[in-house]
Amino acid sequence: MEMDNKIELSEDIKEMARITKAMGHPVRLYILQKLSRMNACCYSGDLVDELPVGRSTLSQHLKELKYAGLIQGEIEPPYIKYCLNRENWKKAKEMFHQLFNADQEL
Amino acid sequence: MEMDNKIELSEDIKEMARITKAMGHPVRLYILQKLSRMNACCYSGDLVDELPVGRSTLSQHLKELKYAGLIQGEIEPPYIKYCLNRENWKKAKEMFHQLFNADQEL
DNA sequence: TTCCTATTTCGCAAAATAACGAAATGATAA
DNA sequence: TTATCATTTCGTTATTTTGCGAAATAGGAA
Repeated sequence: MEMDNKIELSEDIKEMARITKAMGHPVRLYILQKLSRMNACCYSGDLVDELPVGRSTLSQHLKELKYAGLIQGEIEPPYIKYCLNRENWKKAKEMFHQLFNADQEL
Repeated sequence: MEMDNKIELSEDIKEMARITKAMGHPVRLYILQKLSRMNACCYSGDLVDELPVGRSTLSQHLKELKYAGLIQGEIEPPYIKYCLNRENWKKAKEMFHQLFNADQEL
């Protein structure tokens, strides 16, 4: 016994897990939801006014979303304008679509 | 200054974050992916053979998915058969659909 | 230059997560 | 009863995450 059928988890699934993990926090989800509505963008200052976290905490969350590729920031002194990274957003959308519709594919 | 426009994050978004968080790990995503294909169910023993984690670790992951409502286990001595919780899976699917298609709604 | 203003980085503490092996559980088989 | 089998829970450790306030940064205005 103790056969080695162990697999290495694929890069695809690791990548999706990274993205999903980045989405798995109420504050970050709120930001993504807000940005995905229309082609809205927003400033850190707007978000810190409405969200129940401090500036530095919010900055961390934005950093994580940026690192995961879900958003991007354009410097627009003295602000930074954050928008969805539409390309990666579309990729994420497709990943989730595949996951949730796997039972309907032949 | 220092207006109190702070919102409380909605239960909806917190709930979605809980679910998303539960999905945000490669092992858990692998399990969900596997279960969502066809009406497949599986046993902890099958999974531990293929996944690069120990039995107790796998058990924890299954517990988390169960707690998040994404899977359910039926006792089938001496095994436990794990299947998707189709009802909640559908809810999750709709949540993600809304998030990713928010820009296309009127 | 010096002074704002928006935002990020740093340094820290508390809490949560991930992983393991050993021990416990619960059900069946001998 | 005792043994066996699949699985979970316990106890522990290492790491990551979340959050904050203070300090640093970078750009424009005075």
